[in-house]
Amino acid sequence: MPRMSRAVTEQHRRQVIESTSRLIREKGADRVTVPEAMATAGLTHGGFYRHFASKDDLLAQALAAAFTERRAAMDRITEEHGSADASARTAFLAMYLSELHRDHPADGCPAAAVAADAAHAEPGTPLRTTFTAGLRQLADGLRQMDEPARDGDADAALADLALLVGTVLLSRASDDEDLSRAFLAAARDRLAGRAAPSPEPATAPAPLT
Amino acid sequence: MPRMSRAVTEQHRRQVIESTSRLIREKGADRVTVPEAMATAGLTHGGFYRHFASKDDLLAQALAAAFTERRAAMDRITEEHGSADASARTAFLAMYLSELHRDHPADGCPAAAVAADAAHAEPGTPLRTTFTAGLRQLADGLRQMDEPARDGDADAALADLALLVGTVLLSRASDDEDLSRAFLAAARDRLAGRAAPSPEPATAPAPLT
DNA sequence: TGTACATCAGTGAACGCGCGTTCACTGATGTAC
DNA sequence: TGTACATCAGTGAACGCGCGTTCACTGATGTAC
Repeated sequence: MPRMSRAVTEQHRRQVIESTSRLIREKGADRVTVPEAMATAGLTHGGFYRHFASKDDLLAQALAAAFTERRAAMDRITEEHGSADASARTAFLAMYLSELHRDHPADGCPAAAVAADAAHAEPGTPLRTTFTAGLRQLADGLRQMDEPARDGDADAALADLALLVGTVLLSRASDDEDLSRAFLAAARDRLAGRAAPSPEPATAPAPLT
Repeated sequence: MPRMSRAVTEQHRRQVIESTSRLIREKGADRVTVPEAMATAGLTHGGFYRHFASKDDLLAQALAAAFTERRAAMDRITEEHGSADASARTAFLAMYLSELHRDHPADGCPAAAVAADAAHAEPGTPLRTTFTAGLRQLADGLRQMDEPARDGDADAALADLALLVGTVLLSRASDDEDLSRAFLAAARDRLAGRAAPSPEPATAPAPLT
């Protein structure tokens, strides 16, 4: 295959980023290989460096894309439910803590999927700074949905985010369906506050995308 | 070096497991290499398979050791403070959500450090089943410390554990000291309940070990 | 609009590297008598 | 207690493999005139 048109080339670049954005959420950032990422656009690995400066460069771009996509989805929920409407938060939490989200990391939250990779990346690394910026995007999205100020909570949105991420991670790591579901249920009940416990809905909520 | 005595051999085996237990918490389970693990006992990689069936075998044993060690530390706290004493829980939470714990993963909780690896391991894998058993150990340890039954919480200990793990993970991944500290502070305040907010103590609490 | 040519997207082979695992070998340890 | 020998813990070289990255090459695309 010789030279491609600029339009096609650009399409390839976007395709590789988008696929990698899913791959890093499914397998973790450093389990993704260059040949694998290129293959998702029907390309061989040889042409990789015409698109990206390095593998790290691609990973960072893919991670940024994942966070941007998720934040946009959060904003969509907020808009649909009206700003400062508690139902937006409820809908978001139900989705995040669903079995659907647990079972489809590739379509899910990058904070849960890439946290360990970011923690192991050196400070100042593209992956790590991108992750940090992404965390802020998600925390801001949560604040939009939040009830106006809770007592004694330094930053309720950060605690919510940590609970969400920890719950999805542990429910994915549990090699026992009952324990896995128990993590999701416990977080749902915790975040529902003093209101009645909310069981997993019979019909799973629609994915964010 | 020719054959070693049985006592020395056994000491080597234990040394490798113990060092690997720290390595997997510091770097993640699959960033640890066989030569690296053997080198911690002053050995070369060639003799590895006289001690372990495979790399996965070692990783699972090292993970089990990490969980056992942590659970023992939790029991020690419970005993020191007396059973069903709220101060045991407070002491444990302060330690878990400290900057000391965040900054020393090798001495820290394997649930936070290895969750991503366990989530990516195939069901039934030694690493994954060991991780699941470890989660149960920690959750039981938390229940020991817990106040007697909270309302509307399916399993308060599981929600607590998820919040702890998520918080430490995100505070480790944050490439910004302020944000990192904010995660720890938010979780501390959340778990302190409706009581007064508890700032990071000036003197960091002693490590569990 | 047509022609001549430089550009460059993609290919496939190659590189150096580190990995998990295997294996022939060594010689002190452990055991049988 | 002493001797003869089998056992086996550890060594270091080797294996096949897949990785990230480089590079010479191809030929349609894009551009200058």
